[in-house]
Amino acid sequence: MALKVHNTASGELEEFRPAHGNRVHMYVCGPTVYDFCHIGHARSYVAFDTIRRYLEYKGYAVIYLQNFTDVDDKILKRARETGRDPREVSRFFIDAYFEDMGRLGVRRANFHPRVTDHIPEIIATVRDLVDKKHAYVADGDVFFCVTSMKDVVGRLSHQKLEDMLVGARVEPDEKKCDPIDFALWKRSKPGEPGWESPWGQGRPGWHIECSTMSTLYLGNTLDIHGGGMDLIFPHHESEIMQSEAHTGETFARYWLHNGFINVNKEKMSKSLGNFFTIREVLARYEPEVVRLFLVSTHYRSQIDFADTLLDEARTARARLRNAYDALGQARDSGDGAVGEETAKAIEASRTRFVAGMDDDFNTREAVASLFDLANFSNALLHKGGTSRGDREALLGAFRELGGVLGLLQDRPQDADIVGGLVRLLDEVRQEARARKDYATSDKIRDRLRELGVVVEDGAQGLRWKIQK
RNA sequence: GCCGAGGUGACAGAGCGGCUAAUGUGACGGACUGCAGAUCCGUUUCCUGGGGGUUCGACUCCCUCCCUCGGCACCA
Repeated sequence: MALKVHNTASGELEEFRPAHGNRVHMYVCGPTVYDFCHIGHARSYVAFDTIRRYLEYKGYAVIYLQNFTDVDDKILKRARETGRDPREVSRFFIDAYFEDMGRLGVRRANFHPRVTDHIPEIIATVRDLVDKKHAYVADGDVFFCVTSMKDVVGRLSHQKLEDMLVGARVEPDEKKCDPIDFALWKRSKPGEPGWESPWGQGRPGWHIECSTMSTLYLGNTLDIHGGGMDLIFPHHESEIMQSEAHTGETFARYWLHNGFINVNKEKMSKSLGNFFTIREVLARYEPEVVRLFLVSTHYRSQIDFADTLLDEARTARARLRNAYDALGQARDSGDGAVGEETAKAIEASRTRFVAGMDDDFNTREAVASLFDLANFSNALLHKGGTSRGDREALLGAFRELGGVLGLLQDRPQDADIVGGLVRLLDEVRQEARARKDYATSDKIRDRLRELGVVVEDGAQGLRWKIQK
């Protein structure tokens, strides 16, 4: 089955064919590191992490690149406000980024280049654009001349230049030849950090870093370029203009953009005060709950972020988790054979999973296939008479498919020392129950609960889980 | 104004030119149980925004209208 992806450039589903055989060159716009990441970042990076995982699952060798914008007005502002060095600010929030994303199971990219590590290369790109007359110098600033690449405008946004200017908030700048031109290089104001350049002390504009660094690491043509929907215009169209003016080759073959998060049906924004950092959310919900919540909606759709929906995800996640842990804890025949029904159920889930993911990464469908598997597994355990082979096959399927979504990656709670101790205590408890000494049995259960271990009497024996 | 996404059951949210329209949550009944929890079995609800068209047949394709959300030079 062929993978189809929605390409923003064509507005249609296209069969995915990377340019370099089995290798996929993938670039996703990273954050400007002036603050903690919010749930919108989580949405985007979880989406592209999942896309990357699925491509690898399909057998592609993915080279994944994500930048950090570590020089920017907002970082400078933040540094002034807190009396810190801008480099210190960006380093701090880069660390925070890795910590937060790590908790959400977002794997690191192969490369995380930073703008400040690539100033010479950026200057070289800008100089080339000036040489090729796609850019002009104006009093220490360098601007890209949009009319020199006019046909790129609208390639992603599908809008005509005239139409855009009607509702636009473009700030006039008398140094620009045309108000739609954008800065490649900005002259440093007094007191601001900057780098020496042919045009004097300055720093890169926003868009140029992505063009320069992606080309540097991944070559002139990317297979996948991703980012939030808001970046379609102007950021990504500017990238195309710069890159194609510079290299003369197609910049990216497939453009993927994730949808936004709303909060209680309203746009999330700092001014509305409905802004949540990943940290705030993770203080209330386990990472796997948040990840399940995010992958339960297609990456291009808008997601509404509301407590009722997170609570629902928590319940749903518990159902998956219970099924998974139950497999790890069930008593069975010890026979390594896999039953026919089990093999069939796993194959059905995998087929549904792959068909969904092949259809522009329909993670919702993939999640449904995981629940199919959980339902089968629960029913099988309920009936009793499972074999070790059944359990191992089902656990393997959960790990295989769950792994693509970044779920169910730790072992079921079963075989470690804690598990042994819980089983020992439960034996004592069962003896007490057998002689109807409920005071003792409940005491064991209650004390375990105080320690964060919940024990339950299942039809197939003990079930337990660690619950904070 | 322009561009994009979408309108499916109590809620969230998939799919498909004709099959009982997924999956999760909720509600109800039953099983299991000392209690609790988990689990199982069953039930519950829309025939898919309004109108028109194509078709033997459309929720699914086309047109149109209405509505919602988002973007339009800071933004994932």
